[in-house]
Amino acid sequence: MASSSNSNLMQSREGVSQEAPKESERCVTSDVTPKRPKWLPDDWEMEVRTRRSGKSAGMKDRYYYDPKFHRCFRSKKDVENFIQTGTIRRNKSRTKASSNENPESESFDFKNCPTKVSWVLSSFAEKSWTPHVNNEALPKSTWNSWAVAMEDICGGAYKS
DNA sequence: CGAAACGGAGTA
DNA sequence: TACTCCGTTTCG
Repeated sequence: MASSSNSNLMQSREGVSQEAPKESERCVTSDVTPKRPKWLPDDWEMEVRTRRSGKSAGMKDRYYYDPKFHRCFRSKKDVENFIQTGTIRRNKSRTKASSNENPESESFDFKNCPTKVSWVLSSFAEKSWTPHVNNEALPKSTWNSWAVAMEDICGGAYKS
């Protein structure tokens, strides 16, 4: 097992004619994923894919999957973004601008919901309060989703 | 349509 | 310099 990948190193040296096999080269070498970032939640899964084809062959791409919904994320930022704001960063629909959407509707992370928050008056003039957890300000999206979740839980009992 | 991958740019 | 993230594209 685990024979080092030593096969077909360079095929076309001068590369002129002879295009490599047209077969789908989009194959990636399965990596054993020996590395595991500590910033990654214990429940999360990480997958490291090594690019097999193209110019950037050999480049490593990290993919993450959340334990609950098994959604696919491409980067640390994406993961943290999901954990924190709960917003999924999926490509809308290519270069076509969508009319409207509700990304914050179904993105309440119950697991990461803080049990205690401190509301700090961030802007006295505007009377805007911002919830803080562990001395960390929470993004509006986060607690904005609380209302959505609350509404969902209370079954409409919660109203603005 | 969705997922996967390549490519490139930006940043540490 | 190297690594990471994001956008775009292609394949299934």
